[in-house]
Amino acid sequence: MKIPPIAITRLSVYARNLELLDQKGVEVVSSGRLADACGVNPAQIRKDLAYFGQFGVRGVGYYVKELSLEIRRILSLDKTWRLCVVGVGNLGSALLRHAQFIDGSYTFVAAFDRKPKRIGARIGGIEVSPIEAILDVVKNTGVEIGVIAVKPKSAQEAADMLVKAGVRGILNFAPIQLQCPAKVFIENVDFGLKLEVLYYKLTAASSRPHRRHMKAGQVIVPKPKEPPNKSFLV
Amino acid sequence: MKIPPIAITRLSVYARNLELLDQKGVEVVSSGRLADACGVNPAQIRKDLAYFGQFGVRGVGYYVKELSLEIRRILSLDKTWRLCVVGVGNLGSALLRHAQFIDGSYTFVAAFDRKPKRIGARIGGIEVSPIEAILDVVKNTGVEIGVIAVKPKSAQEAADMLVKAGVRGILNFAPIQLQCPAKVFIENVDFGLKLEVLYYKLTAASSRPHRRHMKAGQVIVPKPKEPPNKSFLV
DNA sequence: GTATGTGAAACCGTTCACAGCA
DNA sequence: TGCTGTGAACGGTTTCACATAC
Repeated sequence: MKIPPIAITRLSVYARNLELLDQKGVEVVSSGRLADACGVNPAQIRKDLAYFGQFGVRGVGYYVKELSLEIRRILSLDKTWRLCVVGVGNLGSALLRHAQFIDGSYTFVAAFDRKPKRIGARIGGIEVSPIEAILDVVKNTGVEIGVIAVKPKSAQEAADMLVKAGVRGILNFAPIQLQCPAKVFIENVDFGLKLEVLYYKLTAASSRPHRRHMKAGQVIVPKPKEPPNKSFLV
Repeated sequence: MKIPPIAITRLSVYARNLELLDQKGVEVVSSGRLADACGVNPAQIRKDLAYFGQFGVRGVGYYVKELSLEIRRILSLDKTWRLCVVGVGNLGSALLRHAQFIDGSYTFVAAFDRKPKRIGARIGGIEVSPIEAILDVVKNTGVEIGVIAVKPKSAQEAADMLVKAGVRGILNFAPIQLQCPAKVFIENVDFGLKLEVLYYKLTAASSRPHRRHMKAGQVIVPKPKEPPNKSFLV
């Protein structure tokens, strides 16, 4: 069966909201209620889940704990993934330090940088190694995913080294499109792109306003029927 | 005319690649060449541009400098947007410090935090103010976009304060869906979501491999005809 | 009665294919 | 001739609507 790529991102969102519901003590939830929480259509949730199995009870809904677990299994959130980061500048260090306080699905096991004065430093409990060590360290420590947090100019080189060392996935924070063999999966996190989308929206909204003034006697419509904002899916 | 939302993100990508071409001294580019650089279909570029006007010359292509300028104008990259950040922990400070080295379309004019010991510190040249100051400072300094870099628990509160203070756009790094009035535009940067998509892909790829072994006498296909990876479009 | 699971329909975005123009 | 601009065809995703099951 063909699974729309965006459905995977939605599963992550469902998982998050299910955890929140569980924390609140909610035991059963319908696709309608979960859809409200996630900002999507109820049928979409049922379709997305249907790609992977049947998790609900007709006439009842979904058991929160159970569904949460199922989705976590689908997304492999039930293991601890081993990551390394290349580049411990502002962003790289922030990621390392952030991870140390998160009890999550991943852990950093190595960090690399090119600048000699950064080598040997400990950031977020991880010692920084020279980039030449990538090949050995990645292999020896079983790193599965490499995080690229270097400047755009060095990003492709970092990717090449990570691929050579055997990582199977790359999370790329540099604003360039990496070239990698198809067997290596790449996800990009690009806040510059998001910012530029914001610029456009702000500009478009103020240059062509479509909110009309009310005329006397005009009735206030109870629900403006705003379509849900789905920008979180990127 | 209805413009597909992702088209805006692609325009950003086109702009980046046009700048690279310009730096290389390329003066004219066809949709085909630009498409190769951007990893999209040539017709897509022409369609995306057609939403905003006619920028090319038939039989020739697009003048790099000119098109670059046009797109920058469409995205309002030709002004300096005024940003503030709420939360100067690992991520918030990294953003402030990063911005100070970028000669770009934005500048941070204020930073806020709740923790008393962070107040008054200077990060990336910006002094940190208490969150209670948001209302005044945002109004007085003309902040247009607020960046949320606080913990998920405080993110909605930060958003409320920013909205009250009059920002028109929010760049949200917290992994929750913010509730805001429709007039305020929100873009989310959520590396956790990206990471979880990677988990899924890595798991799916190894649990059901589709690369078959070659049989004797089998012909090597010259181009495997891989569809372009569009994950950069968030 | 109520909510899931799922074909069918509607919708939206992408790509094709070619007319139009330098 | 070569490449843009664009209607039409295509393919994928979302939503509807209802049969199904508790």
